[in-house]
Amino acid sequence: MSNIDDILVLFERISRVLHNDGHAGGLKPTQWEALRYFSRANRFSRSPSALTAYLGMTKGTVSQTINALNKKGLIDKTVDDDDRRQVQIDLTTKGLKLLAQDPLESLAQSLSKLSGAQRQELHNDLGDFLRTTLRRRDGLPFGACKTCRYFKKNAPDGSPHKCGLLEEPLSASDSDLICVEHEKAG
Amino acid sequence: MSNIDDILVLFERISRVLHNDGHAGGLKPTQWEALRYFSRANRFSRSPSALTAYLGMTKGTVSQTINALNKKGLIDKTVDDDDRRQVQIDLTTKGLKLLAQDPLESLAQSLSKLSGAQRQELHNDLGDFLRTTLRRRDGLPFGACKTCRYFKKNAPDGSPHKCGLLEEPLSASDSDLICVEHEKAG
DNA sequence: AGCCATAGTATCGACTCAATACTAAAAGGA
DNA sequence: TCCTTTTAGTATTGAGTCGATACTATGGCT
Repeated sequence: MSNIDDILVLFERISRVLHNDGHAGGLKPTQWEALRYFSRANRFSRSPSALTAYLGMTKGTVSQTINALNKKGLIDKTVDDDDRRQVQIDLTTKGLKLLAQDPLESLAQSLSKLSGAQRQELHNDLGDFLRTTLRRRDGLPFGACKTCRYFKKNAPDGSPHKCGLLEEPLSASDSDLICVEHEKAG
Repeated sequence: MSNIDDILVLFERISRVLHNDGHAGGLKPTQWEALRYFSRANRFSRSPSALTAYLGMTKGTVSQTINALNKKGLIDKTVDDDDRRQVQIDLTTKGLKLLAQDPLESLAQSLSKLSGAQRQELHNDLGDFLRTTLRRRDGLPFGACKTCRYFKKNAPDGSPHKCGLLEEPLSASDSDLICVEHEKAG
């Protein structure tokens, strides 16, 4: 018998391990999450407000975290010229280099000890669980751009991919990254 | 194909949800973890040092967390008479009552949306993953007393269960709880 | 122009967390 | 028995988290 509370305890304890690991490299767990996010987000999503939605925290807190990363020289902030309220965040070379020492990767070894079948199960089951959970609390899924219902693949004539929601052309790399506006294709 | 990094991202995002939920009821995530721990630990394990091992933090930090819970009236601290260095922690009635509003339970609903097979898989796979991970970093497993190699079941003559390591009698409830000294039965 | 929504910053207070330094009690050896 | 070491826990400091609140600046809308 597989008790639901037992699974919750496993989640709790695994979360604690991740959290403890997050104190490496002079950063805090939340700072690693932010750094990772900006490395995986497409150009519509590299903003403080998108990170706020991703982390589910208040914008004040996120502002401080971004400030801390900025002071450490790991990210650059650029005011958007079209809408001067918005700020574009980009990893610096230093930020990219630090990401290569991401402490989360140390868990990859434990995962590689599992069988392929187990990894497949985990991928599916954790994915289902996360999606259900986010839906229950109106969280955004932040899926990969190219799996979005608004994604318009490039035509054979050589025109680029496009986002049907924002009416913007998409580079190949942007379409591989995650997006705030993501809605699962029907 | 099930990419290991994808699973790590799922862990990261689920951990964030747990963490955010942990700000309910006037407590902080770590305080909830401590409160939960003391409700699930047997009498050899309800001490600051055992919680330190469980959470994998430094004893200074744990001391502060315990102090915070004490100030809130959720736990009692008692100096051990046999060894006056040690402190026994027990939940107060108020602590037990608060535990009934544990925010972690809100995730039980998402888990119940999964199929029984998926829950079974999660239970097994997460358990394997956690055990492997803890072993890699010399963390203690904190299993249930009655599954320990030192657990000695009561004899038919009515004598109580016993811990073969500490040479102490075990009540029925103590044997169901988790223990710092736990080593898996061979 | 006037109003409201949106994007982000600033500050406060309680707390986390590692690091360091400390006290007190037990254990163990010469 | 004295003395040293180990164990259990506390106290303090400094950087950061985090929600709450209040604020500024920009853009949209009528």
